[in-house]
Amino acid sequence: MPDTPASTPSQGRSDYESGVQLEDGMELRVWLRLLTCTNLLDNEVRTRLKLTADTTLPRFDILAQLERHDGPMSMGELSKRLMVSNGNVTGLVDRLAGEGMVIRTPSPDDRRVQMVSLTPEGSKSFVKIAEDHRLWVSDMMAGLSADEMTTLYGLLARLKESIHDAERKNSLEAAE
Amino acid sequence: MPDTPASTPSQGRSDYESGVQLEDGMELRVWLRLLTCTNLLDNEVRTRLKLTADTTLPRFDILAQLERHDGPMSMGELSKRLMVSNGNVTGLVDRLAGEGMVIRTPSPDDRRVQMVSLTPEGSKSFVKIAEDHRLWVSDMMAGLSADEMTTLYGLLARLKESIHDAERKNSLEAAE
DNA sequence: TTCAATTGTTTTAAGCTTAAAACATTACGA
DNA sequence: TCGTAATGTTTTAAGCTTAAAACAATTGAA
Repeated sequence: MPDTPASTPSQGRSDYESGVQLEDGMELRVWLRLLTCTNLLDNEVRTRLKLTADTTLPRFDILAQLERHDGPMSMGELSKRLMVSNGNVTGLVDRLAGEGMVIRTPSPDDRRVQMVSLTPEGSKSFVKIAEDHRLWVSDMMAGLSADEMTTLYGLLARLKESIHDAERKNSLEAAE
Repeated sequence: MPDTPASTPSQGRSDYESGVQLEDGMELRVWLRLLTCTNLLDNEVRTRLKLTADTTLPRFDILAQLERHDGPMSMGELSKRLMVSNGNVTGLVDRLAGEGMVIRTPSPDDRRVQMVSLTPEGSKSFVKIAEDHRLWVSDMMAGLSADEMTTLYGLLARLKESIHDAERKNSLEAAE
């Protein structure tokens, strides 16, 4: 319940709008509300994931990646696809391997490389969780009409572009 | 760049939409795009915060809270307002105190409570950062028209409601 | 061929986060 | 008053995250 829009709690509970001030600009308000929605959804998904499957989002993401990739994948590729650091993947795969969800095998081609693959159990587990996940999200968005969803989807695309533009502009400034 | 919408990387880099599948429902698509936008903004803010002020969002949130509250605030109240755990606040305040941004003093009324207040330096620092933060956000949303912002703001309100409804329904089910 | 640069992975140090345990103190009812 | 319940804070254990250092192995150029 951060009281100032200047603030944007990282992992906090949910509603960052409580402290919006009269004088605050529309941008900050939209940002805070965006954050609120994302966190509500995110927290809900994490909670349910913990409750129904005793797992976490990062671990689930590894499974998702492996499930869709046909055959084993290297640590490095996993890291690239998930866009997280190598060290991060090392730890997550360690835990998943400990749970019997994945298995690590050295690559025959390159002795530096570790290949990771789903165990049958990991695959089974993933399929179930993915289905649940889809239901949860649909559930939480059930209040919006098809039209509203489409409009929202479009506006978010616009926002995404706007952010990318700002980043581009910013990095140009920094480069000179 | 999780490849499956079933996945929703926690802290990952930015674009979770790369793996959207043809068969995926609108809900998942909206969710992934929402996540993409939030993370783009969030990452950008964190990066700039680090670069320009060598600080973090959680620490900044503490300062924001204290700045707006007139006079010292207890650890517990800080924790309640930020909606994070007590232990979390303990650590953050430790670090801020180490940097000379805040000061901890025992309450005269209750020997269990620790009061936290901004130092002049902390206050000065906060004001500057808050201003920057506002500019960054405005910047990144500059591509949307006033109308678009208003519509987006409204749709996010609808989404927020929808999520709350789903949670309510869910906890009712769980309660029986 | 040899050795320096590159590439793939793990380790380390540090920060954020939580839940639960441990402590300290206050409140309150018998 | 005494002792238990409640409250406020810190500590602990565990997980996620990163950047940077350390290792290991491969590549490629002289």
